[in-house]
Amino acid sequence: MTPADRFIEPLVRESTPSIIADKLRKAIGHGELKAGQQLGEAELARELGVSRGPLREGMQRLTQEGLLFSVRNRGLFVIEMTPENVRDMYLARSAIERAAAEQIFLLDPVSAGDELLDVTQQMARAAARQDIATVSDADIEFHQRLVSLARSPRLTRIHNTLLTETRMCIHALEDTYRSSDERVAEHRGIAEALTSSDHALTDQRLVAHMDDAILRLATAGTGPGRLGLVDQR
Amino acid sequence: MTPADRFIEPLVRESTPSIIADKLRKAIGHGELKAGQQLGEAELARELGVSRGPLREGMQRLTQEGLLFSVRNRGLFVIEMTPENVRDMYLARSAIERAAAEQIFLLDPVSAGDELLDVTQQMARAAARQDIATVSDADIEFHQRLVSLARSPRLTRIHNTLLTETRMCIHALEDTYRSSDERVAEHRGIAEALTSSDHALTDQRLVAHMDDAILRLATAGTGPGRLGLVDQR
DNA sequence: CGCTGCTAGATTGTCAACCGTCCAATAGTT
DNA sequence: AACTATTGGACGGTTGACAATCTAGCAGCG
Repeated sequence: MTPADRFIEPLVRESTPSIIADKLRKAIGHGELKAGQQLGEAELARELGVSRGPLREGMQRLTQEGLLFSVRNRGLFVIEMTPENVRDMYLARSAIERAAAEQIFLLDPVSAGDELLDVTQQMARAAARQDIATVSDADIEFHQRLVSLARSPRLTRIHNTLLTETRMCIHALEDTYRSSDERVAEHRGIAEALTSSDHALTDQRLVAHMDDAILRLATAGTGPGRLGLVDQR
Repeated sequence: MTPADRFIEPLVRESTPSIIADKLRKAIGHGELKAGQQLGEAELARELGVSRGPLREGMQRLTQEGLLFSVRNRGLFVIEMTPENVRDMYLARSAIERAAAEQIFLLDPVSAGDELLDVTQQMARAAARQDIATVSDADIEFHQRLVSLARSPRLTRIHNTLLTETRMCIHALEDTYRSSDERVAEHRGIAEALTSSDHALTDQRLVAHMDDAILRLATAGTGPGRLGLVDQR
């Protein structure tokens, strides 16, 4: 982290497919690529200024992660967030995050909780000024941090994948969210359960948090064609 | 599931990268490709009779799954199963399988347990004739079935990835296993906990099963250079 | 009028050849 | 013997081309 690093470090850039995958992930998470939309490889390759090979590899990655689905000889499409899909996603996220929390309790739950409380404070500040986008970012950050605190490469990798899908939902539903304060409180509750070294409470609050998210997304999904939550085409 | 389906269904064959990925997965799971070994793409492409494009896509998939790791401008290598890696893998597997079990309890734990008991019977028959390879297959099958019974696409997908890594370990450790009968009993215990609709017991036995596996693999890893569990090179 | 079958266009899937980059082993020097 | 320069080999990426396949539109027929 010395100043000199800034000059000698950036020589090793990550591979092109990695960059492409990241860009696409962000585009999907931010809703620039909509659910069900097709990704034409010729067009994308031109736009991104790369050839089809690395592009295909990058898209391959997202397909593997479940963000895209492929139809043979037809192309790749952005996954559609059916209510069932949302439920399943949160089921998987719940599995990962609960396991992460359990792992944290074998390490250092108190300092982990403290770190997460920092995030909730950022979230609270953003909520105070009605900056919902930043609240959402902090939301994601909170869960990402939670899992990374378990120091498990696999849990982290799996969770990252799931988070992109979450981002898809959150972004599209930001405005439908209930009170931001409530949202902050829920996260703070989890962090505080950690600092108080109460495993059962942490687990319980995590589960409640997930169930709550499913509920909100499900009711939004039953609305009039909101998102891509109901049948496309 | 009508008989006619058998004639109209199989028209879509899987893509070349899929086939390649499967072949490599099997090769790794069966120990034909050893831990730490490099996969030269030129050579592999020649052997498999495909060009570099699809081959790279297939290998890309395994990299994403964590079975291979890539070193820039050097190539792809089979992951090395360090004791730490094994621990992390079982941590992730535990997270998934426990969540799957919990989900099964919301569906039909009794018939699920019955189905798993069938698998344990196969396992028992193989154990009776000292066919350890088949016991291992049944072991994998048991866990695969367990997760698929939760009917969660994501849990299933994630778990499949982890199982290939498991297969790597199991195959290499088959001969070091303690009594096969004990192994059968452990699995039967889990299945019976399901049929008796005892969630807490199921969870407890699952955790015990995983911890047991870690313990066995860890002690085997401390042996004299067994597997690729200790430092390669 | 509706259905079948064909054709054209577009897109994906695969291959092959080419070059720049980077690592690592080797050879050569001090 | 230790260090440095060279060089070979493999990967990463690009380009271009061709085959396979799907969609859509149109002609022909009952």
